[in-house]
Amino acid sequence: MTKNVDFIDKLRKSGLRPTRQRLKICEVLFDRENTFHFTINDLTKIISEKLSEKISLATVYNTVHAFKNKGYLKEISINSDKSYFDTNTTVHHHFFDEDTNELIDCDESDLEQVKIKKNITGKKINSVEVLIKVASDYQTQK
Amino acid sequence: MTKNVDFIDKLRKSGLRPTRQRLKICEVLFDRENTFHFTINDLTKIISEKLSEKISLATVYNTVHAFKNKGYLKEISINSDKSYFDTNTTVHHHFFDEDTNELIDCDESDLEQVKIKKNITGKKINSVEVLIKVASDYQTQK
DNA sequence: AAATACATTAAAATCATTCTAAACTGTTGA
DNA sequence: TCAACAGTTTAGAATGATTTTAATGTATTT
Repeated sequence: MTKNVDFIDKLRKSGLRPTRQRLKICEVLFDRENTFHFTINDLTKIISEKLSEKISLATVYNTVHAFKNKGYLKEISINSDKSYFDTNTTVHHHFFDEDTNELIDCDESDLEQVKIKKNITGKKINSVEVLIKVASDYQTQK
Repeated sequence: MTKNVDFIDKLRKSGLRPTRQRLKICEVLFDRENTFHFTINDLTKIISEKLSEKISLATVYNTVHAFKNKGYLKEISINSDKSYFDTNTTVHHHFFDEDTNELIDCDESDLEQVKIKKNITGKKINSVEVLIKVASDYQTQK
């Protein structure tokens, strides 16, 4: 289990004071074995249901954005009405299951490395994201 | 210049009757040399400013979605408060300029082909999209 | 412990998008 | 041609994610 001390450290490094609410958010986000993909709504639901804790939406938004800006969370480029975040901040790509609206990490063996041969002049590359949209075989293509 | 007949054809094939409003939308979308990247807001602005035509937002949304469903427009996966569309419906990828919020088509020479080695069992791949986020060299990374 | 700066909160505001229901128009078939 | 129908347009309301506000509360510093 990740220690409380680590959460406090993560919060401080993100420029945030370690408050009760933020520590709860950390617990949900970072105290887990595997990558966690979520929307703000998912996160808020988990906090209220599993932790029986009531945290205001504004606080959840603020904290998640601070972590994103610091690089402790990654925001996934998927066009949707909601924003998706990922606790896996390494360079990696995603499958998006259009049947379930679920994101799944690609691992290295799924995809050959993406090679960019030419970039826009005067710009630097901030990120390269591959999104593979999949759906059940029998479904009509969107 | 693309002919009106073509627009009528596109509309009919999308299951839409060719009305004055929809033909105006076609004019803005398809009567051009190069790829056009836009948000609904961009499109509506062009229609009202350049064509001095007032088309209700609902109509713009309906028509754009019908074209998207038919495959005459592509929706780009970029996480943003707005949806981006592209008149280039071939398989291709994008740069996204974070300074200007502008999408730029990659051409073949920019990027090596993306090879997917393993897919999710029981699913078929609907699309593969690469998004390369760029920004001015001197800017802080988001 | 007081003073300060930062946090939390509920509620309001914002903004893209979708829905609604009434008025309008293209299409079809007699 | 014209009535009747089906599909359209529209303004405005509704929705839903996200952001802002401003009042109250809490961590931090001295």
